Amino acid sequence: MAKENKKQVEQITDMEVDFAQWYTDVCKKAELIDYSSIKGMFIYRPYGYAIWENIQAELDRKFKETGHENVYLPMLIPESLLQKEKDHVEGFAPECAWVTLGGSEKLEEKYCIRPTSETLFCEHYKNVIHSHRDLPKLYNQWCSVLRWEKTSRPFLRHREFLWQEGHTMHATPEEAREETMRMLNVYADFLENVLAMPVVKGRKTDKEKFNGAEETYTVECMMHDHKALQSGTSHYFGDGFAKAFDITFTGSDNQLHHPHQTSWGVSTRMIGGIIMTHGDNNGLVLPPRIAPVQAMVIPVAQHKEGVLEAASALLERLKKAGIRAKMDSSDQSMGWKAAEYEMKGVPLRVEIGPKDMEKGQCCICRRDSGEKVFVPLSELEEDVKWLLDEVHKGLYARAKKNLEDHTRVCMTLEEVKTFMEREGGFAKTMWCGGLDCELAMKEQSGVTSRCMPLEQERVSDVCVCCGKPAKHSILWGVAY
RNA sequence: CGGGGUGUUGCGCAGUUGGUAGCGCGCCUGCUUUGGGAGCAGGAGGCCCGGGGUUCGAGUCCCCGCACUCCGACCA
Repeated sequence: MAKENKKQVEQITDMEVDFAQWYTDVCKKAELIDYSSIKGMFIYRPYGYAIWENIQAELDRKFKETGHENVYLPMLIPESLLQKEKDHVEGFAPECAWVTLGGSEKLEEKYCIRPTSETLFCEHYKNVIHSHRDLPKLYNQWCSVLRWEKTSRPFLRHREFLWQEGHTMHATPEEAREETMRMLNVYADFLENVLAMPVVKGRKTDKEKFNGAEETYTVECMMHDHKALQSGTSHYFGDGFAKAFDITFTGSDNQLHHPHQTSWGVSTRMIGGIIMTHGDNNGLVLPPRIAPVQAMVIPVAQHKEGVLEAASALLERLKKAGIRAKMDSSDQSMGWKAAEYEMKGVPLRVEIGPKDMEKGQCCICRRDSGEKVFVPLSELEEDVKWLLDEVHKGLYARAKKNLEDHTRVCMTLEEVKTFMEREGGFAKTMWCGGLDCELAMKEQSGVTSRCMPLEQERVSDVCVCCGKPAKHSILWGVAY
């Protein structure tokens, strides 16, 4: 048997050699994605799309548990509608794509292909919200959106990408704020407990917040290369959009009020996060809870009598136990199959051959550690379930260690600079709250503010940049 | 949008002073194999990114585009 840490997959560039190339190699070799003829628009291949489907299924269930309903709104936004909220249109105008023709006729008014749907939801909410009895409205939409990005990378930045956008309306600011935090926590819980990605929850600075929002909250994750990936956002809008769109309701006090609004979203970008959080030099490593195939059964020496039947029996037992299992009985060699499913990140490989059959056992290999264990056939289902949980825990622990090892308290700008140059990661400092200091940090050490963590930790009394009294603890980093 | 790199068969590449294309992998057929990317034999597959030029003749030289990719800038 091969040594555990040996590199098995030669087609993938080592991440230490070239991280960006490694990432692209994994996307292509694991058959997640293909390039299309349109720059920045990608084809989600079956294996990549299946990951998204599993993410959708889990999240959709959580959204419904928290009282949300799915809707679907048009993909085109009239220019006049988009322009109703000033900050919002300023933020999105540079990356809008427009429809100007209907058939062969020029349209009276051009239509923007939705970059996000706040304006459409507002137009609709104006029609359906009249009384405090109509509130709250808790809507979610699964769809794709379009942003004309200048550069693109698989999963991380597409011109068209898949996402969900929640849009809710509430009678009071308190209720809306509560919703904003509820959904941030849904995302954090999902990332940690399903995707095995540890997060830092926090609030964005004014500079980094969503155009038109009063407050933007984020879950930030750290990738293998110590860069940050914003993996989900939740916005509190106050009544800004409601005023701009003239949405009112009559309260129980018989007075007219503007409702208070939230929106929140995650996208296929999370798949990029999975790749860069868990992947290794042999390819993709999938967290078991969203892996399209959790266990791949491989018959060894399958030409020998009874092997195929024994493997099929294992497959059936695993499926019956609710495990997403498949079998590869193609005539590829054992080595080829092992390498293939490592590259594709399948959490467990279940092998059975003549020797195992004699002993009444099978061999299970973990993708995360390469560790092989022999388990008695009688304990198959419970051991596989246990191992899937162990893989999840192992991945989480490893990612958590990466996050902690590369988060550094810094007292001076010099320290931040040195830290970013030497290893990179999250620099934890105090901050006065001023835009000038935020810009200076970017200018001098290349970092942007990632978030002001919800768990504030007073590491000093003065701002890391200007030395004036500090208002917040804050994380800085280089972001995707 | 700036700077670099790359466009030749499904993928990865070679192609000299210009002479009408080759290798490896993969694919197909057959036989032999099978506990970590198997071996032998045979076979199929190309508008050399596009458009102009120079030339008797362009994958190759010259101009102009386009795409991908990396690094910046930009990016709720």
